[in-house]
Amino acid sequence: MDTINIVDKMRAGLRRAMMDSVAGAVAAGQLPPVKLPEFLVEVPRERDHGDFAANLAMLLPKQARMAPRKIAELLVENLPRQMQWLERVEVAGPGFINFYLDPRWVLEAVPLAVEQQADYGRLTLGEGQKVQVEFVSANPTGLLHMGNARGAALGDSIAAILDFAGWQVTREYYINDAGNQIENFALSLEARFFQLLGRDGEIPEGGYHGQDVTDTVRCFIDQHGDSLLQAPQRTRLDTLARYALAEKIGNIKAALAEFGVKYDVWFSEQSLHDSGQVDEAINRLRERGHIYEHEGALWFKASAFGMEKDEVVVRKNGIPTYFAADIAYHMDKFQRGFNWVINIWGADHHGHVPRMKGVMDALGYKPDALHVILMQLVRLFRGGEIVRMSKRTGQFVTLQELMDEVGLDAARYFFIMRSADSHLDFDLDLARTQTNDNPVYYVQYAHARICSIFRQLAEQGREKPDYAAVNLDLLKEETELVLARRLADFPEEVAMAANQLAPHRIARYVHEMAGLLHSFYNGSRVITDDIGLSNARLLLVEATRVVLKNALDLLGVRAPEKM
RNA sequence: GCGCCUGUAGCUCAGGGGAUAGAGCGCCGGCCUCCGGAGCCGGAAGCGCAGGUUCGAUUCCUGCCAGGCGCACCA
Repeated sequence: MDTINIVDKMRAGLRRAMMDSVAGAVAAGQLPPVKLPEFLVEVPRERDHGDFAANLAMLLPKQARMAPRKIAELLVENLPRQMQWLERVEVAGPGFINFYLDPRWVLEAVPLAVEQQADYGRLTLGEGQKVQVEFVSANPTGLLHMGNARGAALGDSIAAILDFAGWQVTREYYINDAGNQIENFALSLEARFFQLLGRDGEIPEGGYHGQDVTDTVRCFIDQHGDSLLQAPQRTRLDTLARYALAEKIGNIKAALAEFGVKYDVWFSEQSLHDSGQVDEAINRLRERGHIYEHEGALWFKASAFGMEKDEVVVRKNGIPTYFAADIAYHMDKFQRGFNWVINIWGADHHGHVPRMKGVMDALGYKPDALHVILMQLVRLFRGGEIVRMSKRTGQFVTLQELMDEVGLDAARYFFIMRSADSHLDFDLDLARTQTNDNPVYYVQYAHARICSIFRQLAEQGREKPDYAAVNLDLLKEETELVLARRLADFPEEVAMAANQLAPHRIARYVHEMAGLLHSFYNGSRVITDDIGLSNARLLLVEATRVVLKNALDLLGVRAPEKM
């Protein structure tokens, strides 16, 4: 089901022609025998430099002992006489060979997009290999904040792109429902529990002060009364924690579902402790000689894997660290058969990356199979001012509030339009505006506009043309050909976004496509009395609609038919 | 102090070993008897600093400067 890539096909043809040309020049004695270097046939930045350009001649001077421009001329001379669509070839600059094509060469992509619809741009690049994308994985002790929201948008889009590019993708959320912070959470709940029932209670050091904790406990009391006052402390803590976690996880799932993110797996950290996998992981490291005891704790010899210092895996008190559970978790991922594992973490966790890679190495896995995407933090702006956030005091904007304020589409688009390693300034005012200032509306408007053309067509009592019978040669306007040219690029844009795990490339691409559509629309009428031309243009805008839709799908942004 | 990320137009950001570095916003100037003006067209304006590698560096390497984030028997 791999989409035929028109652009790539042309590039490959020109590449072959270049290689034949070298062979021809050598055979004719014009060039000495040379070893063919790795050369490029690429799309030049400047339109004046042709549709494609080859740098081969500039890589040969040393071998051929000739000036690059001279080599370029010889190669041009030896090109096949007849090549489809090729109008002329020129030597330019320091020795580029520029190919100028009949602009109609790309029109083939137009009916292709219309035929393939939702599959246009789908690739087999991933060859069906299993990849796991783990993202958000926020502590289930609170609500999702802006950092988590960015992770959600990025992770879901990366997963969608990899899926579209031919990988078998699993979206996964790791629930940190064990360990210290859960104990702390429980103690905080207990303190609120006592306070609400008129007793003394104090939030522990590093505990949870947020209003939401109090709200949760109040709900608990409404449902279950105060009988827990008499229970042993352990029972009280466990009961409150279990209740609160269920509620928090429920909220997280609901918010993510509303955000359009569907996970395949919700993985519990506690399950790793319960199943003995944490012990198993430590034992495996111990068998391999990477564990030692020191001052009552168990240490992983991270320094043997390039780290500055070793890491504790089991504390003096016998409780495994978060790191230990994470080792077991990653072992489990590979045991489940993923040959590629992608984690999306906030930049504040970057110190954990080398440790995790080191441990993969120690366990006998390839460190490269683990790919950590670090995303920089988000700053919110409202009215030109930074919105300060602090989890400690419970002052933060949640994902839910964000969606309520700016809507799902703007939120997702804004998180994705910047690369992950760029610090993101999120302008709430801009995200909320419904004007052309707002890029997400600009793009959606293009889609709605195309749909509107077809509604208009129906109102005039006309039918959609039989696309197979359309004569695309009637498309001669610059705006039409440029639009078609970029439509043809979609499969490659998908491939690049997948290879670089960079959804922002798709965001920029779709924005550009919208702009090209608007330019075309402004200069040319689609529906006119000239049926042949109308049909050709209808096919072109339908192809554009397909690409806008498919690209927006990859971003998790809706493509409305009306706005 | 050590490590990671980032310094590109007034602002927010793309790009990337090549031939004239892009977009949006903002600013200036134009375009509606016509399919959605939530649109289009044009203009001014930029690669933090210094070395190095290369035929060629904004891109790669080193150093420096600036901002962000880390450096727990937290996660």
